[in-house]
Amino acid sequence: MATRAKRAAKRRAALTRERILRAAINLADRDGIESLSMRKLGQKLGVEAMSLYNHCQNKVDVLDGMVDIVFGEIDLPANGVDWQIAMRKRAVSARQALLRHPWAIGLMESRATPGPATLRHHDWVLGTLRTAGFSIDMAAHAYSILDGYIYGFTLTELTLPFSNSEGAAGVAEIAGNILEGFRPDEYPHLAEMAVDRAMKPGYKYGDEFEYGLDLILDGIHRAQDSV
Amino acid sequence: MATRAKRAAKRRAALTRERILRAAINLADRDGIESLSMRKLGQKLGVEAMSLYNHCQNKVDVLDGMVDIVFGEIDLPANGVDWQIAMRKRAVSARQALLRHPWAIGLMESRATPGPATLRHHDWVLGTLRTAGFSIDMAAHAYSILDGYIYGFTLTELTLPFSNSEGAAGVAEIAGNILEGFRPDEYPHLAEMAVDRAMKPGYKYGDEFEYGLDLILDGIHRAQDSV
DNA sequence: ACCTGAACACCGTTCAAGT
DNA sequence: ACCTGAACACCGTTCAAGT
Repeated sequence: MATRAKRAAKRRAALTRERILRAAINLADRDGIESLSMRKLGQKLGVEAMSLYNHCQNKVDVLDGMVDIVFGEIDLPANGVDWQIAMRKRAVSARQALLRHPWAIGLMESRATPGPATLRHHDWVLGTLRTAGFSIDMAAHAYSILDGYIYGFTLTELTLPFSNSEGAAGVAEIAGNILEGFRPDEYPHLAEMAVDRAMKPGYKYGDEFEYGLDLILDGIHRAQDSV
Repeated sequence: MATRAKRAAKRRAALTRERILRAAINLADRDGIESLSMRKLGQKLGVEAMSLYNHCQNKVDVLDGMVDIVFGEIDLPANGVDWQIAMRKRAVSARQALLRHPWAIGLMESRATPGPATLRHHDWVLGTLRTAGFSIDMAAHAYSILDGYIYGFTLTELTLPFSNSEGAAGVAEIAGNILEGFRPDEYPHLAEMAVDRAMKPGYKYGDEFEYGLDLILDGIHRAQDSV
């Protein structure tokens, strides 16, 4: 069995932190973060779980690395663009990255040490605002509102029971949820909203994102001008 | 030992779903959600872990119940108040509840079935806006922006490495984080922000919350007027 | 009706032993 | 230098047995 192990080792690429993190992201995307274990991760890479500890400190380190990769997937428009357009593009790309990796937001809450892609991202946002003439205080305000909105909206979107369903199947599912979940007279406004919007074919909660984003960008623009 | 068990059973109050959820919240507040286990929860209540399954379906059910209790802790001002004041009060109270229970936001992402307090909360928000004359579409917009901001801001606040520190100790800690974490010339705008704001004594990131909240409420007010 | 002990199929992580 | 097997101290949950 020594020969069998050797052959297996030859067949597979060398284990690296990078490969481990990629595999972990794939597993989490497919099966959910709660079912990601060091043992399954090793198995996916054709290796015993214990081998992972030669390349990552522990599971927390793996989770930190995964979050940093998600940050790295967010597009940061080239310098020189109007700040409002740049912030808008970044916000849209951030939401998409967070939807691709639904486990990421939940993980952020407990990450203590931001990785290099995370730091680069934040530095880019602040730099774009400062270059556009924002004061330090105003840049902090804008940064805090925008990031709050992006994370919070996407979190809400991911939490909705029907976020990913579309078309007829989605409508049926929504109707089912509503009728099962609560009596309409107990929550009349929720029922009204569900019937008039959520159950309309073609409705997607995600479409709300850009309305709020533009309202916020407009508010920041207004506050910035009045300084 | 039959007598010993009986005596212990007499000494403690009857096990109920309510008592289990309260104990779970206390444990999660104190030790973090990741260390909450059915075994420790049982121990805290003077009972074997298996007894919990007589009152809760499983651990997911316990987590659902915990989140619903947090929603129940958010103050909903009495009817008849100006919508802007009502939304402001609710937002402030929601942030406070989420800060009291730092594990709640991370949990929301994966909750499939909202509890009664959660439904009542959402119904109240929509009702307040509709009563104030918001169209269904505009109520949906407002609701989505506000909740996005509240969750997202608080999530960011909880993620910050120095969120809870204050005064001299806080400043020292921040300075340490900055000097260790990254070279200032690598992330110049982050460094600038840290030195000019975060390291100033008395700085609290949470103070940003109301600035953004008012900017958003103002934007909603403006959009509502222009309809 | 409620509680429990034993058991099952899992975890993350350490460490000495292998190559 | 990297990988592994065995071991330790944990998990959530089922189930038959107790009261």
